[in-house]
Amino acid sequence: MRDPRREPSGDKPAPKAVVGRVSLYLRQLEAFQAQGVSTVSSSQLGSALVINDAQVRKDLAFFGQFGYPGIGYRIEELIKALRRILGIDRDWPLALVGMGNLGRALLKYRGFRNRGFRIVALFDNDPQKIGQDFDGMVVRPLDDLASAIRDQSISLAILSVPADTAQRVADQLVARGILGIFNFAPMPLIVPPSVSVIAVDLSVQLEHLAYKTQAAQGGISFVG
Amino acid sequence: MRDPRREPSGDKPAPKAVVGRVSLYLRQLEAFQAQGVSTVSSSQLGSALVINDAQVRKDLAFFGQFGYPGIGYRIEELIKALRRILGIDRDWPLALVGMGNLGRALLKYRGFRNRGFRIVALFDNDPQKIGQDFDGMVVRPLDDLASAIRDQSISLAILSVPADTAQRVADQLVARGILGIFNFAPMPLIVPPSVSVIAVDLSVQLEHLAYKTQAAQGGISFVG
DNA sequence: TAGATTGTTAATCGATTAACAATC
DNA sequence: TAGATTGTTAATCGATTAACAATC
Repeated sequence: MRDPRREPSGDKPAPKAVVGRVSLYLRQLEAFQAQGVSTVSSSQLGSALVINDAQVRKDLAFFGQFGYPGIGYRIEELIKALRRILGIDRDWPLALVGMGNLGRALLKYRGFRNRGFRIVALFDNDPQKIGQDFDGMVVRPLDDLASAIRDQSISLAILSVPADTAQRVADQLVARGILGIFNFAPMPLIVPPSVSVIAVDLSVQLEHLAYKTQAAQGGISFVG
Repeated sequence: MRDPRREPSGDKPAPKAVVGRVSLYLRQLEAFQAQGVSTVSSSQLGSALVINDAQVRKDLAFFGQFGYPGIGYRIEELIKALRRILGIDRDWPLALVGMGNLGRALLKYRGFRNRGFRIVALFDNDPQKIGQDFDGMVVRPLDDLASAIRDQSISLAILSVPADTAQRVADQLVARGILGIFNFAPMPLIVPPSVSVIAVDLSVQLEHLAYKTQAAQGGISFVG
């Protein structure tokens, strides 16, 4: 009577690293599917992404039993399941807050739209920017957030404001009912536990590249 | 005779997580310095960044002995040391490869220039883009890479091309002598071990935010 | 059936935190 | 000196990998 495709119901939150890899699995599965493949083993999926096969099985098993012993994973079925698990089996309307260079670029960036993330409202507090039109959307002041969140069912915001205003703006977002913040400001945000934050710190990452590159070149020659 | 400010000479590469945090420490130290503070303890530095004090000490100790028991860390001295360790005690000229929306945004992004990363050459293979002027720089074809790398002492490249050409372009970068790649293409790059890569996968991160937000909202209601 | 591959337990590895003697 | 704080060792925690019975 056991359904081998069962997903668990009593969910602990998945470790950060697991979720990141599941996103990669999904993308790779979609690539396999586009090539007309209908089944993969954990070792095939893993080697395409340079990930250990046991890790692939363990990551997937975290969310349920999706595989068929002796066969592997049915791609179509697994894609469907992973999209649901990640919460991208539906559209996410986004607010874009901060219309500087980075904000304007993110607005045009294709990578998000492809995966169901649609920017539907623009905000900035600079009077110079308010009223300007981008992509058919008018930039509004942050005071309009509450109504936009309500009227357009927005639950996520991209935050691309300068570091010194990031926390203040985040507080406003939280107060107006935003549930998740994609933070590009080089600042750790403090938010209530009910609100999710993912931070993308480009300077930190570029500094990491400088470190690795320097280390690869015979390293830092310290005095011993 | 021991110099308590010694840095070690036989260096293992630091763990990824350590390097990321060191970048954060440096930024926080600069903020403290701007406030006129001249000394911090590991617990002051840690609490500003929500990081355990033992972790702060251990991370710093990985690179040498910088602290003064009973006193803490002298900010000016530590900033200098960390900048050197990260390899940002000098300028890094960058090539920007791929002048799509994201590439053009990164060109304008202030966060990099502030930290010594200067984009000094633009590349794209789209004939429509070649010859166009951005910020006083002309977009060149990838064939010009070798001479630019040589003439402008470029060792790092930002790669902002579509996924389907990313590996091919990366191969060219490597062949022309690039030592580090900041990869924005949603693709794991395969490069020789002498070349460093840091990947920023915006879609994966946004999917993570969707997952967390959904999970925080009573989670995914699976069938048990 | 024989071969392949899963899900999971046990073993390993690495990272974080606690505790404290040494130091200023 | 007494108080503060480091660097480091030991304890804990979590994540990755190996191994294998169960399954198709």
